[in-house]
Amino acid sequence: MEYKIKSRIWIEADGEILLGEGRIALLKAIEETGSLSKAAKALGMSYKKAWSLIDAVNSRAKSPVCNTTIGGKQGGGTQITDYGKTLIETYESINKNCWEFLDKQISQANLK
Amino acid sequence: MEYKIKSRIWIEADGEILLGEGRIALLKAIEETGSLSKAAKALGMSYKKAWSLIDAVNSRAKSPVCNTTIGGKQGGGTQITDYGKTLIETYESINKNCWEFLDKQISQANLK
DNA sequence: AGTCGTTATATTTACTGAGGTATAACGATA
DNA sequence: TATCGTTATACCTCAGTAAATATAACGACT
Repeated sequence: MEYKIKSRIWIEADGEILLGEGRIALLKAIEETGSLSKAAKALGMSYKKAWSLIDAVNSRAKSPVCNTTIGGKQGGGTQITDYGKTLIETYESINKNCWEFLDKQISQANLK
Repeated sequence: MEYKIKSRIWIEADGEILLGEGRIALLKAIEETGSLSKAAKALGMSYKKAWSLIDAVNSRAKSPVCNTTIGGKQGGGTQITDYGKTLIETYESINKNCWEFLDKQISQANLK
């Protein structure tokens, strides 16, 4: 059995977490479903937790990450902004690059 | 205020955590003090937690990371093996490289 | 006006993880 | 054989987090 190297990356603003793996997954689920409650359900997460995560993201991001509407025929919904989509893409790109970088590093280390 | 990128890396064996930041700090403290209890005290960690961390590391590493002696004039002690020192050096080296890599990545992303 | 599904929020409950305390075993030395 | 500081382990308590529950507000549509 070989050793494997794992990583978690996150982006901070003002010393507080802006985006991590869980928040990215939530944003992507919102993007797909158009709804915070549906996204929470899809991820097996309570609505309350999902809401507080999104609230934290919006309060720390330099621009809004999503727009919400309340009421109406469908009850309302949540849409990811273009800025939010940029953040998602940036995070995922860096994350992927990081994994590849670390895999190279650990293979060079060649631990017995 | 600019966004900052942070990371945590860890090494897994058999799908379980072998070494992370906290365990590395503990191993280094043991290396300096020659004692698990002193290392725990130096890190503000309970002896029990320190012991269980070291126990997990030793049970998952391919070779022992430390040797312990019980009893004797000084009561006993814990020494880091050469293999343990190699693991510490490898982890810290990769971790440092990872930080530098990520700093480059986030500066290239240039998020507004 | 009534319905409906959503956002938004407070309150309460449950549970896991961390810490505290206690105690036994150990063995070189005096 | 008594001492001493350490390793090793069990047990109980407590806090902080996560989950469950409840409720209000909203607004397009019928």
